[in-house]
Amino acid sequence: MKIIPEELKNSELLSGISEEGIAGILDSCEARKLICASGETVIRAGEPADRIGIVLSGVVQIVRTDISGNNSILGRAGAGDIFGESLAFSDEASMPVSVVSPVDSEIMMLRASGLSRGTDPYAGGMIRFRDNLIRIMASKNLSFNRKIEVTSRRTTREKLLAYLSIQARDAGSREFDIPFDRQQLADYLEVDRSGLSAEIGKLRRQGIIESSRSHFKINV
Amino acid sequence: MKIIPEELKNSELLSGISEEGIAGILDSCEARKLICASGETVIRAGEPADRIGIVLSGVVQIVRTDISGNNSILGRAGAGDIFGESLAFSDEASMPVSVVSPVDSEIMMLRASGLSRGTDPYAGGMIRFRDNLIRIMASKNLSFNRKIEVTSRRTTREKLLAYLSIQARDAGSREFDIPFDRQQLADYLEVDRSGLSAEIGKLRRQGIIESSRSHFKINV
DNA sequence: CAATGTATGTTGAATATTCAACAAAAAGGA
DNA sequence: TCCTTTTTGTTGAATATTCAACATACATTG
Repeated sequence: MKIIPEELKNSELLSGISEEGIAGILDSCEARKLICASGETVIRAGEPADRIGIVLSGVVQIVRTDISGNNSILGRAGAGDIFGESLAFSDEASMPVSVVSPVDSEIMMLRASGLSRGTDPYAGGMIRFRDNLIRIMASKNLSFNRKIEVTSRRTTREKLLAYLSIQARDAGSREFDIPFDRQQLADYLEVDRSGLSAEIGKLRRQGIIESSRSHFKINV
Repeated sequence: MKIIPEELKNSELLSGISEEGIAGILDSCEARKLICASGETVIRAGEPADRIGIVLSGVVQIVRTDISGNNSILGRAGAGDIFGESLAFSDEASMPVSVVSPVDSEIMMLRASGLSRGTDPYAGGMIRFRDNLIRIMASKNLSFNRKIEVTSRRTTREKLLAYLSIQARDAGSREFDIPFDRQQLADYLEVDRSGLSAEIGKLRRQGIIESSRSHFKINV
């Protein structure tokens, strides 16, 4: 059996698991070790989102870069921390964020799908319950990500457009209803309600959207 | 055996688990059903954070109310969704947010600590691995919450002070180092770097903080 | 230690937001 | 339907932010 790196045994994710257990998990998850130089981008937005990363040494930052090039640091993972788990365990296909290593780092990547293998008995539903919970927490985490993606814009207009385009994408249509009234939407976007109303009116006059109350339509 | 409500069997958390399995989980988690009237506050900020809620019918909203009375809707959970799991599975003692039911709702509350009972074998580390992952995802979710708590403030000054007071609390001291340089802090707070520097200077001149680079001290 | 590059601080003009107050429209009840 | 309440839209003044440009301080390396 291969030697298990000390850092891995000490990681929170694998703590309390026997060497045999860890070896089995690493094997079925096709574990692969990455060496990252300072400043290197470990994972680029758009790449497949099916793996969890365990930081063995160093640090990685989770970064969202918008089309204008503005960076927003969504989080960081130091030695022993993991990243990518929300995306790997939800049904997201590709990374909406990038992972960069601001210092030299060592990272172990695990394929998330490898986990479900060999867990048949589901004794008393305890494993299934946990898998359900993990999936739910993953997608909830993503919804936080979405909120941050929206609220991290600097202007009411940008926040509103970001929110509406996400809603349209989720609805699969340029025409959709939102689950908020004006005040709730303003609370969600973290902006002033009257300013939000004004901005909606402006977008409407500019022909960019059509709307009535909670019903919206985005024109191209 | 008690009848398992249909909504519970259909909930994502308990899907794919046999009736016996569900009954066992409900029993060991001291499941209790709540009936909530429209507008009712289900859980108030400050209450113990040791239970997961499953929404059987209706909707609940997760709300943070700051000292000035401004509301920020952090999320919502509809029928079949769960809430409170991040707090229940992290080591947070009390709820930092409130849960309100804007419509009539039925909710099943489960005690999170009940889960760990009767799962001794830890076959191949698979259960332990999942419990580790759940704990990690829970605390990561909380860090998103913290970022939102900070970035949802409307002014640079408020964001900065909210961030610094959280850092001070985490450090357990009024004096501490932050893990960001100015540009990174500005990215995290979602504000302009020069405006951030200006605000730090102003707080310094007003005697509210002392600081040098990444080292800060909050004066009362 | 000097030179260079990077990080931080400062400023003023342009722009955007918030706030308060009110108008208009829609919803709900009697 | 009429009246009341709630929601949404509109406006202008006060305030805050962003942006760009530059000054200063700090760090690094040769």
